[in-house]
Amino acid sequence: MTIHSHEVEASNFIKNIIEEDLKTGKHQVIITRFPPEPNGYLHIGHAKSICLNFGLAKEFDGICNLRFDDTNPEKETDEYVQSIKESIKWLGFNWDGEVKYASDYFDKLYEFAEFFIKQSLAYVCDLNADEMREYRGSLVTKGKDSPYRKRSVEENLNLFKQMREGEFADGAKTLRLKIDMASSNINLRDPVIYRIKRAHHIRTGDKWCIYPMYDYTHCISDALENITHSCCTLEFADHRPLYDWVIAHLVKANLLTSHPRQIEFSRLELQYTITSKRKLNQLVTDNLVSGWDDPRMPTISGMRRRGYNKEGVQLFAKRCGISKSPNIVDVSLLEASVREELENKAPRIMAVLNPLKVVLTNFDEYTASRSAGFHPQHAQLGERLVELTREIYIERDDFMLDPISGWQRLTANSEVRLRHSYVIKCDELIKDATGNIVELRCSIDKNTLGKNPEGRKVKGVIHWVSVTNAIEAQVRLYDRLFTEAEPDRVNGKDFKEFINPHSLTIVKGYIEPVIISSNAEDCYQFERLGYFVADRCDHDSSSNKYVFNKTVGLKDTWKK
RNA sequence: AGGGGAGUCGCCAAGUGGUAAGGCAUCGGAUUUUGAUUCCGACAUUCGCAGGUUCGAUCCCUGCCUCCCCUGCCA
Repeated sequence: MTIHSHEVEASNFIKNIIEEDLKTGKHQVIITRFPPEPNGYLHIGHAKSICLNFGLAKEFDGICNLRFDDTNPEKETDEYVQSIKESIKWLGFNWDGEVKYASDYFDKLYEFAEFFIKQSLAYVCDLNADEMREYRGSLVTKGKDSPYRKRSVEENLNLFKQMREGEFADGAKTLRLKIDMASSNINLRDPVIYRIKRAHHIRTGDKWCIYPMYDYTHCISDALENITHSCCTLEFADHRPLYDWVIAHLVKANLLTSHPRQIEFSRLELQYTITSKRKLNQLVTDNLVSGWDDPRMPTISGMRRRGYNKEGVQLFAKRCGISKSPNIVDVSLLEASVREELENKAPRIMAVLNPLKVVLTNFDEYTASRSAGFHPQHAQLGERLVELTREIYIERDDFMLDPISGWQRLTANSEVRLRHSYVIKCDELIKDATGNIVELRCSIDKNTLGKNPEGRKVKGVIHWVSVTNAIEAQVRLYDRLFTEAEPDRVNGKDFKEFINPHSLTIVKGYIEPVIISSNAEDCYQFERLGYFVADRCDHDSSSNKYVFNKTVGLKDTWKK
């Protein structure tokens, strides 16, 4: 947890509302909720919402529920329920009491539907989908009343009962609220609140063949849970009048005691990625990624596998803020947050991903090795011996035959510091038949272990690894999944056209032997390369399987 | 065109009748056996545009412009 004193947490309009409600005594305690539909994995946008809802409860000493909005059995699975729970817990939040499900309220919802029928505020409609669309009107034209709108209470009660009992085919009838077909708000043009759908439900099995719709279910579920502040994204603002309409009638009839307040905020958009469950699902089903937890996915499980830690994701959410304005956040904000939370925790070790062999020609039995700290600022992370051997690998990128100006790494006849070891000088280049440099012959300045050379300054420091004792590992280098900052907003093109062909590169890496005892999800900084994490699924040091994912590179301010 | 929402630095985002917080990014400079970190410093005479009210407006009023969402028996 990094809370910088200079980084004042911005207030936001939702907090202002809550503070006011607490101050005026409208509420003694606030209750929020995170209400996912279990039809996919949670992504970065949900992470923002989770941090908001659970964060609000934490900050104001309130309560936050987890409630699955499971009203559409055709799309919902238990796999998704499990993954969602796991993602929330991993992010560091705990819901209050038992997990709730909208389906817990199906009986109540049915009862209330009968109430609306009895009030003559709901009716069974026989219009099919096409007809209903036609009767609904358009954005600019009013709708017209359904011919079934005037059915008697008795008939409606009976028909609704028969709907529940399976007397009618799927889609043959719906139960609709009787509001206003002429409303300029289409959500108020007699919205359907129950449809017939013979689908197996993850919780209620085959008990029901009619299922309530979101608009009807969500507000009632909120009220039943005494939610005080129901935060959702902007596209639901148009639904608020319906939310309030349903609740107000039920409260007036004493069937409900609380009237939650729906508050909308803008959803998070992140550059070079997509946050649409439907589209993410497409990437998975089309095998364009390895799964929902592919490290390139903006899903919580993907970010976790990528090595993003929960503190980093939380910091990111905090820095994004909450507002109602459209926003497309820079990836640099996410990456900076993740780096910042890894900086003080990740042990530093050395790894070479693109090796160039170096032979230390004057290496002998008196050549010493040093013990090096795992972190330059935090000695408590411990240290290990970094053993120098006659043959080492350095990064190919750290040698340049014709160095560009400002180059401070290795070049012919120049010196460089081997991190945690001696200063070496490149004396000779070995080339293969085609002229490629395949090896460097260097000499050690034996008077430079743990001290600066005398009479000159060697600025460059490069990382290296021993040829004889480095451990080979598979290293997966990740880049952004899309080549386009807004892949789903390019005129008439499918977002899949912009998948970055280089978003995954797999290389063989040579890493310090300390990783033989590493566990899955251990994070390291490979010095000068970036942060890496032992893959959650494939890394298994007990069977000598070393697999690391690149989490994020180090900041690189060197301008070439 | 009807309804809803939004326009404050490259990206987020506070503020609100009294003269523009903060973060990310960027650019300088110091320290550094990671060109990392850390540390200092710079970075909106201006708040979509045009009028008006006012001693004074990003904030109030009027008009305009731009963007997003809404016509599932999805959520």
